[in-house]
Amino acid sequence: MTGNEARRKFLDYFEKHNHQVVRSSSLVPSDDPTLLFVNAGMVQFKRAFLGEEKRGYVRATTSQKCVRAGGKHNDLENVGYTARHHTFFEMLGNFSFGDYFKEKAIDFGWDLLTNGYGLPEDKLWVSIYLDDDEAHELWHRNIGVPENRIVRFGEEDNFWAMGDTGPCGPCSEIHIDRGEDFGCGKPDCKVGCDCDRFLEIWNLVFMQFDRDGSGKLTPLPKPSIDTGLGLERLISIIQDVPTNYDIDLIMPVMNKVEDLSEKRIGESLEADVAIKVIADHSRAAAFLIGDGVLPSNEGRGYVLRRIMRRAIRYGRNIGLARPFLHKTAEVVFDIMKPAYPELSDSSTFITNVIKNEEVRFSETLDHGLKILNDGLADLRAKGQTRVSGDLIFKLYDTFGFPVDIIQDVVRDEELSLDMEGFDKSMEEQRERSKSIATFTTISDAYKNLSAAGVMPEFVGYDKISCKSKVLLLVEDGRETRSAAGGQTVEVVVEITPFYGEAGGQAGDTGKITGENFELVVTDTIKDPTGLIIHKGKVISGSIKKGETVNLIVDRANRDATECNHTATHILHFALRSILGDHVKQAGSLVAPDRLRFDFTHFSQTDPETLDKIETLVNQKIRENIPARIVEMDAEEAFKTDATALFEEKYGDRVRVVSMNDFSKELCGGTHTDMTGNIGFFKITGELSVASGVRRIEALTGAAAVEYIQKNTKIMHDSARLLKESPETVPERIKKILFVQKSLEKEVEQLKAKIAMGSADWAEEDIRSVNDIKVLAKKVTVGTPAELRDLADRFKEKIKSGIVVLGSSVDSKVLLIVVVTKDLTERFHAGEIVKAIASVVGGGGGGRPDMAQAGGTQPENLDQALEKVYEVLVSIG
RNA sequence: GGGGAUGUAGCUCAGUUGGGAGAGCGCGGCGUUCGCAACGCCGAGGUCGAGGGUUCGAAUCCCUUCAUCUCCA
Repeated sequence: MTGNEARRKFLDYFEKHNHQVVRSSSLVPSDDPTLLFVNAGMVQFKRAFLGEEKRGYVRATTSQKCVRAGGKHNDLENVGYTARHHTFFEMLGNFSFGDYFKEKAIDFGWDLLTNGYGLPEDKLWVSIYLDDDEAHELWHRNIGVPENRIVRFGEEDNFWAMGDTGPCGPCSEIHIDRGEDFGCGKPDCKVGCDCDRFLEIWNLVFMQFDRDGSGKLTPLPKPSIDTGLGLERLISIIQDVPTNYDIDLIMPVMNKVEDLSEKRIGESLEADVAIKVIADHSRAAAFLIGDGVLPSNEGRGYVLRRIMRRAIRYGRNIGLARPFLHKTAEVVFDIMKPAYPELSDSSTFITNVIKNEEVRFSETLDHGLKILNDGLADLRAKGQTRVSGDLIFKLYDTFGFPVDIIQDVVRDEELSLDMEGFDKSMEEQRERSKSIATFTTISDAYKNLSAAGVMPEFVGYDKISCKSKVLLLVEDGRETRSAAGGQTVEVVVEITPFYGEAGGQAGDTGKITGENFELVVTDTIKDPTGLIIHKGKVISGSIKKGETVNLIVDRANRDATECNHTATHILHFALRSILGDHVKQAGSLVAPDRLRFDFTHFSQTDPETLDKIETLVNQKIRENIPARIVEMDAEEAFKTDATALFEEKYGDRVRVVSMNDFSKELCGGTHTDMTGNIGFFKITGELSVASGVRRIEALTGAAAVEYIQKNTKIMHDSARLLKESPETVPERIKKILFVQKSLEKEVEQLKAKIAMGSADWAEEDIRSVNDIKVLAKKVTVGTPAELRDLADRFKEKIKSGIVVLGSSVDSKVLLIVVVTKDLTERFHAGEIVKAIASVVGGGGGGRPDMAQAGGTQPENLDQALEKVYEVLVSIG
């Protein structure tokens, strides 16, 4: 049985038993900021288990993409050294939301493993939680597992909890005994041993309690089931291979590494580790990038970067110096195509991202190597042989230079590394960065509502006003019964025409009125469970919970937003057709007054190409194409080639917006019905938002026309000032700039000449102090730079001596003292200038041969210059 | 979320207690040469990331902010 078949068999089995087959969610959790990556099958059902969200089914099954790297579950450092650790893996699971419980879950599990996958019954073991006698009964009596193959484990192994509080319960695991050959050989080797003989295959979680803050367990009214079966592990058993890496979903990637490196598996421990690391990390990188994560210096992107760099580092160990990771990732696309076709659809993009990162990393290495060598040269100069922990830490912490490469470099030299010092610095770093995780908590007022299964209906696709009943009023996060004039409140109603901000489209504005109140809605938002919340201010009367009200959306705003939204879809199409298929939406903002579209692309788009894109969009607008919207099952929609977004979480029913055959996107937003309504589309900007992501800003309709008018006016005004026609303005400006430049130069030269002139006048001003020629003179200059030039002229003239110049500019004083080189031993210009600057209320300083100062009392300038001689006498 | 580092010419980077914005490579011109490489001479190119402050004076000190790199969580 192939790996792909094994996955299929699991889903088919549960589908046959009335489970809804749900698509794997994105690796990026859509509504859980506490979680870096999806790391278990139940993540996408979390809110369903907590009772915060109602789904259209009570049984589900998935094959979920998971990543464990970074955060609490971090397997990164183990990968390569063990048989079963991965950063990326797939988790099979079946789920019951208050439907079936222990008995059925156990039946399903046993039946599928023995009859479905044909695993030998007599090799299967079962573990249960200490006091879970119910599970014991079910396994022993119903299934017939002999008592000596049922073991009881404590809280650590067989009790599961989502967090410190909330749903939790005992769990039960099915293990397989692979025989003594796989064992550690210790006499006490049994289920639960760390070795590879007894493998835990399937974990069945019986969610039956709610744990409160004090640790007290209360039985849940409707217990649930959450199970997890690691796909790679299952396949390794079915295919009877020693490790997860030997299965047909991973082996081909390792073979590719062998080809590229010309090293074989089994050749050496070093090669084995490297090959496994690269294979695993290729899978993780391919899937993460496929789900829209890009290498970056923070958050998820940073974890991805670390995974990729780890692979590159191990590649170097087996002689892979040139970029290779994008080649091994390509193998992943092919293997995974049956289950994840979207991966090979984005293959160009993914390989591009990887290649880019490979180049970047080599730059980081070069830079670090340079600093390391500088540090080592310094060390040698001092005759030391120990590289300080500080330097190692600085290289690692600040420049990202891997410690093992430092060891490589130092190995050949007679040097040692202070690793203790390094560890100490690392520990300090960890202490420093301890911080409190931020939780986004939904106010309890809302939680109760969605937990009760109340879900306001959005009717705004067809109409912009309706009557409805007020379900909830919230003020400052607390539920209230009524709100009067002047108060800002949040309102939830049964049905609403107001669109709550989602999918980049801004929330609606408008009015809510009742018999004796009026409320202005300034924004409408959607909370993670889908609750539509109107935010607004009561401007007269008072609104009460339970009363029937009129909801009216601001028409003009909504129309403008719809045009912008439809234009966004057309823009998406235009970008793909002109820039290429690698373009993927990476975010968007659709407001009434503007639109913004972020997409994956590597280079800046030149103005000519932007014009082409703009032209294509406008062409589609003029064709006046109807925007058709069809509602259908999500699964059905995914089967068509409709564009779905990375991070978006879709419900079971989705809307598909299409325009002719050129655009088809899953979209919950509102759209204008004919593209002609958009009128006109104008790109106003193109910029970078992150590496590999560009942003286009644009306007439509009236806003676009206004923009053009404003710019045309600016251009005409400029042309009028220049007395040129708009076409010749750039040429004219070029000429003006050229003339300007040459004039500036001429001024420079003339000034120099004038300065030369005043230098001529200097002879009789020279006095002698202790046989040193001294020139102290008041001059007229505009800037400190001119003063310096002038002083240089005098210096040349005087050959040997001291020049002091002063000038008053804008009610301030400028002073300069120049000492010719032969006298700097005796006189320091800085000291002289300091002494005389005090007379004009300032300070100064500089080098021994040249110093400048300033002051705020021009009236004392003459006095200051007079003081020079005095000062020189005292020094000399 | 918490640290560290960097931002100066097209590129790679210097710039030392605040006091003349520099080098190398690249680019343009001229010279040498049959021509090229090499060399010599001359030259263009800078809002010193942005904004504020301190100061007579800020690339340099302080604050804010943006971007990039990097470590930790």
